[in-house]
Amino acid sequence: MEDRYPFSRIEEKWQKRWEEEGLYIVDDFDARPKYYCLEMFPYPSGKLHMGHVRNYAIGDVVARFKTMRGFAVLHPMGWDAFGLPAENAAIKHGVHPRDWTWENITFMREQLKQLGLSYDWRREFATCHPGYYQWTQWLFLQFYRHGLAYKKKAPVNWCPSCATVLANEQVVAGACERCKTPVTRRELKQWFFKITDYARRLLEDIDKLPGWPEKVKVMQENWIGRSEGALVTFPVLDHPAEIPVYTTRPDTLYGVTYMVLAPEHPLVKELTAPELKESVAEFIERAQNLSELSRTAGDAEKEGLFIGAYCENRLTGESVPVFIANYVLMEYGTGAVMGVPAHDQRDFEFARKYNLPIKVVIQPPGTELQPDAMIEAYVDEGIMANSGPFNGMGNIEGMKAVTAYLEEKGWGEYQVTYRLRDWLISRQRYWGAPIPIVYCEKCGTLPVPERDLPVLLPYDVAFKPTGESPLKDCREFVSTTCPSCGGPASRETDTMDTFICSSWYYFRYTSPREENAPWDRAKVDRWLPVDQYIGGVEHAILHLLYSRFFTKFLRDIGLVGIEEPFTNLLTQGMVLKDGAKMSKSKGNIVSPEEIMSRYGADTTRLFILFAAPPERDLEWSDQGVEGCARFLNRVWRIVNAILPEVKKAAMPKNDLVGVNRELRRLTHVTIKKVTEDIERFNFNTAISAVMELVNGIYQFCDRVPEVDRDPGALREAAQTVAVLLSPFAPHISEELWARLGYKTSVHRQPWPDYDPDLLVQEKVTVVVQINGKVRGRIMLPPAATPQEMQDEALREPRIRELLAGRTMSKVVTVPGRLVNIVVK
RNA sequence: GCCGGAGUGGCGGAAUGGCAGACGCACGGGACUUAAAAUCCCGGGGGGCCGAGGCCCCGUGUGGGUUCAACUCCCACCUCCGGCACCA
Repeated sequence: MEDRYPFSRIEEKWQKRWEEEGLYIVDDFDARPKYYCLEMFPYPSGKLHMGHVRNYAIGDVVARFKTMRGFAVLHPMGWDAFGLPAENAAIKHGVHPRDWTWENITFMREQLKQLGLSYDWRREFATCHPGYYQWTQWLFLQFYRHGLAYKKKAPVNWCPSCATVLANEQVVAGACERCKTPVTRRELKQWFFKITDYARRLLEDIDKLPGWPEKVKVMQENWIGRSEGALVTFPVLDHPAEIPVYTTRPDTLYGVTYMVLAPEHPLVKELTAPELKESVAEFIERAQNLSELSRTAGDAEKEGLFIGAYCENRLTGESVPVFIANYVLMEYGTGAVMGVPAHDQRDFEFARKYNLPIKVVIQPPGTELQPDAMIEAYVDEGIMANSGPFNGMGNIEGMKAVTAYLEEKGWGEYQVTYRLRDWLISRQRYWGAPIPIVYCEKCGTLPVPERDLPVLLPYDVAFKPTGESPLKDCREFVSTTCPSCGGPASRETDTMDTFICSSWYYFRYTSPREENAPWDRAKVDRWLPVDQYIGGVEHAILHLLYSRFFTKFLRDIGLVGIEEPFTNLLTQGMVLKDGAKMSKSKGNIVSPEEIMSRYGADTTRLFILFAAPPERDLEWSDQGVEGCARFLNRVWRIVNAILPEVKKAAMPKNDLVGVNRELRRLTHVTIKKVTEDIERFNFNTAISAVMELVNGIYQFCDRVPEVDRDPGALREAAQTVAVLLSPFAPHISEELWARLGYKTSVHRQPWPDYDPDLLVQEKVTVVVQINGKVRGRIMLPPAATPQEMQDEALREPRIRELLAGRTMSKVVTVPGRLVNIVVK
């Protein structure tokens, strides 16, 4: 008898057999109810890290469990294959991004297979394949056609050292991720997706996602950032212009004492007094050289400059000075802010710094604020004052009343504003899907006709960090003919943000080889939405928001029938070592390769599922892994040891008593517990329950002489271990299942049911409390009535002793659990 | 600052308002062994009493509260982690 589980032989054997049998292939129109289990697909960075292992181990448990519960489970895997690291590798090591990417895919696919994950590999694809990005481009055209893809000049992040633009996610704490140089801003013409058109629905429909973690929903809400207020116009004195301002506090309009424009506000030039032009221009230049990030950092000093103009507050008829200031953002609202120092902390600080008047228009209940005595703005509720007809009104009510008044006078209107900005999708990069647009001198900007897709990425390109797309230097790519007039034209050389590729991939798995459309509608209707989506919380905003946006748009144009793509979302925690996220710089990386070669896939998976619940961060422990390996060996030894005894045994009868019945009870209690725990994603406690069952089998074998053992009960226990363990440790389970004499895969078994009759204990321990403190224990049949429980408790000598001379005022009983005697 | 999440043994973690610490790690004891490893069995929150069978007190970040009963619910606060952050 082998003493240690020969994992490498067995894992290889079953992986080969599963593949030959097509165990994980699922047909699109399988008669069983559908279940779409999806894990976020990886970027092919080189090799798997523990975060991947965790993500895919979790998904695999769900997929296997749902399969055993009778669902047709779609469980696919692919590659988010476009992106910057490939291009950086090209610059650094002289490898072509395409070759680099495909090599990595080949390697990582092999690693995933070694983990024994239940993917239908026929559905695999990579987003960098023309068969995929053709449809990414096609989808771009749909956005373009519907006016949701447009080009405008916008400030972007720029690294002066690398001479390139950077994606927002490559800017870490205001500096270039690669060379740490502070990032500046540059105005460039860029492509955008008009996600702001969907702000309202993206926000409101968060309510339709009960299966998402609260945390993620809140993050999305904050990101979209809805606020209600009023748009108010302020006429400029001695000038025809009006300054529109957005405010969430129309109730404070009577307290406006100045006005501030963003430095890049279009009116600034016109309104600046001639004698101030020079200093204003200087101020603007300084502000522009700062990145938006450092300009808006919370601790940045507020700086402003009077530009020599005044505008009128129509409500009061007063004129107020116009400033420009670094803290006003052109991108939010109207790029202009009214200053109410008494009731806004920023305005208060600004007013104090520049000696602007402070006018109190909201008085706190019970007291009266004196502007000169104030040390901070008063931002809470109160009664309106110095506000003409609104004096004495509560300010909450005042917000509505003032807005209505503005609308009546034609000076302003109610408005909802979102913080969400349009999605900048163009990248001056090579390794992405080319934007399918052509520029013709005669005909202007034109979409590439659908029949001409894909716009292929050329292979021979020089990767120099010039700040412009490497495609610009590729003449064969750039020069083309105009789809309208047939004359010479040039292609757009920017590529798309890779987040676009990953915003629709979950549709593609349903029909990965479809050539005439991005997907087969019937198959999308069959499988979508994704029933369970699993991935890291770092995608809580970007990827998940973009995917929701895509789905809503696709529904609007009739390409899919669903409103939300992911019904349930599980965000797994990070894998830590020594309390910190694993990283090269910290040198605390544990490689999956090494762990798998030493312990095998089952142990690796088991540990990562056992060490913490999925949502929480997981602290890596080499000793913990050792413990899981020990456990699987323990399972291996006991099942093999009892094989001769149980191999021929039939299932146990229902009339067992004593230890044999106790063993059956444990088996069925475990089935119940594991089933419920998996459903709630409490994999760690599910595994601990199986451990308890295994411990129970050991004790049974240790204490009960063989003649007294019921082989059926023992067999049932052993095979239950194999079945319950199969989603977590698929290889060892399969091997033991086969050794128990079964010819079909354990993974094709229906999930076991428990017998409720077997859960019942003959006697249960009932705790006896006096005033809530445990003072004794009694054994009773579980069905004992409260009266019986109380009587039995009061028969206990120790309890009588403690109660002597005291008056019982009340007895609380919980059937099968406790008796609490309350005394005075 | 705002919004989330979390604070439980030496460690990872468990507990529909009902015996706090399941399960695992580490540790200690025993069995097996010439010995070690491996394995199997047993014991471990802290403190105290003891007639050795047990018994008592304290204990889930802090302070209050609700309740027969609170890790669990409510109020206030502290610490850590994550997200957003001059959003008008």
